[in-house]
Amino acid sequence: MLNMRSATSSPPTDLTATAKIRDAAIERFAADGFGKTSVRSIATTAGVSAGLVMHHFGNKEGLRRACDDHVLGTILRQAQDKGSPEGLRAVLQGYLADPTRYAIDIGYLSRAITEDSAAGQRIVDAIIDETEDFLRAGAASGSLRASADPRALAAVMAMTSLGMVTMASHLARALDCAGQGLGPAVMRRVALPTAELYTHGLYTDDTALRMTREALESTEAS
Amino acid sequence: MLNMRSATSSPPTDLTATAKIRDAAIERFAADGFGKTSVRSIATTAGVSAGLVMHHFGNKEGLRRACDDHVLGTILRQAQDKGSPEGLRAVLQGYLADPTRYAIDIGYLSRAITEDSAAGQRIVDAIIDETEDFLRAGAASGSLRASADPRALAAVMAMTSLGMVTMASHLARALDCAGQGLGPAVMRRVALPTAELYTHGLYTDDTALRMTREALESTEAS
DNA sequence: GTCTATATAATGATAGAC
DNA sequence: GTCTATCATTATATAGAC
Repeated sequence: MLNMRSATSSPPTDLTATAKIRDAAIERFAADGFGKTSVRSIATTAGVSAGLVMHHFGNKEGLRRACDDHVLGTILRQAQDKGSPEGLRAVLQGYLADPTRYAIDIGYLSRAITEDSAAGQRIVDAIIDETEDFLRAGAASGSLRASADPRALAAVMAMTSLGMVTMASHLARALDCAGQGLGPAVMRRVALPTAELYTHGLYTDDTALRMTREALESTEAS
Repeated sequence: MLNMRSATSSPPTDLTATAKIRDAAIERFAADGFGKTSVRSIATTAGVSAGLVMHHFGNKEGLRRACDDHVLGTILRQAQDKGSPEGLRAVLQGYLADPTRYAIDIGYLSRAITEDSAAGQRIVDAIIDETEDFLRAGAASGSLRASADPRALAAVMAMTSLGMVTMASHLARALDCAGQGLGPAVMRRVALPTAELYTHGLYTDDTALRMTREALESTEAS
């Protein structure tokens, strides 16, 4: 598990030292976060000296940028290659469908998002943009209900999916799958309630919706 | 803004040094996270020496525990005082309704959740438990649709709300409210789409729901 | 109770040998 | 390209004066 390769890399043996260090850094950043990870621990994981890490990447921030570029670049490139209008969503769904294989990359993305790095902002923005496109296209084709505010709905939906990733440990614990992270058991358990919610909603009448509308109108002046 | 008191505290002047340090720590932990906050910066914020911080709390971890106990204890006590079956939800909703006043406490909770501390686990578990109770009671009374898995649905709903808190900066940026955090503008913008989603769902037919059911059944053996 | 001074450890980063 | 040795900084934590 510790030596599992990032999904975006080849096996460790035939990698240059630069790539080995970069992959080790991705693994450690994903596990412990950027702040708590020392370049020494990265060097140990990669099987090289700390000095070599600095030699290749200049400083810790340079190493982070290289990791950002590698993980994000690979994902965004895959999304573009698919060419479909929902490429990014498809790629990330593929990642989540095989959580064992892509655990490190998902963990890295999760850290990038919660630590609010530039890479995290880029990926979140891209996800929300694509979700908005998806909502508008669905409304146009009639498969989805038209929303009064597709942008805001896309943002809320993204918070739900990304929340499950960034709070995977909490979700697993609540579902008696502690320690499994966002594994198959959790994904299975969550699939049906989510589909139910997105199909029929939660309320049996529109009282809450009417009350929300009224509350917003009564304070519209602000 | 920097000297704004935590919602759970009195003005700074009439506080003992111990309380001043604790409040300063809550503020700094909320702003920068536990790992990146030094006890020196806390001491400076509190207007005391670093030695005094250690004298009162033993070590940094003891200080964290004191902050956890204070923020969580206050919230859970308020929730119990209300006596209603949804006390905790009401308290947190009150916090979110006045984000300027409670910004520090919300920020502290957000850090506790994303850093997966013991306090964060307790609050998330309590929120999901209460949401599950809310779902079961609503289904029994007929105001909410009965879910096939109320526990999992409660977990998903909690991920949505908590995701908006822990990823407030991303949400605000996506909604052109950058820098405002989870302020009134964002809350207003998000209210209607959420109410729509929870009232009518998203899909116009039950294709997605049927496909999910089939996918789950075909892999049931595992 | 509160402070200053200091011990001790870890970290990011540099210099130079090989 | 890679390593060892080292520096400078910062952090937690302790000791003791007032």
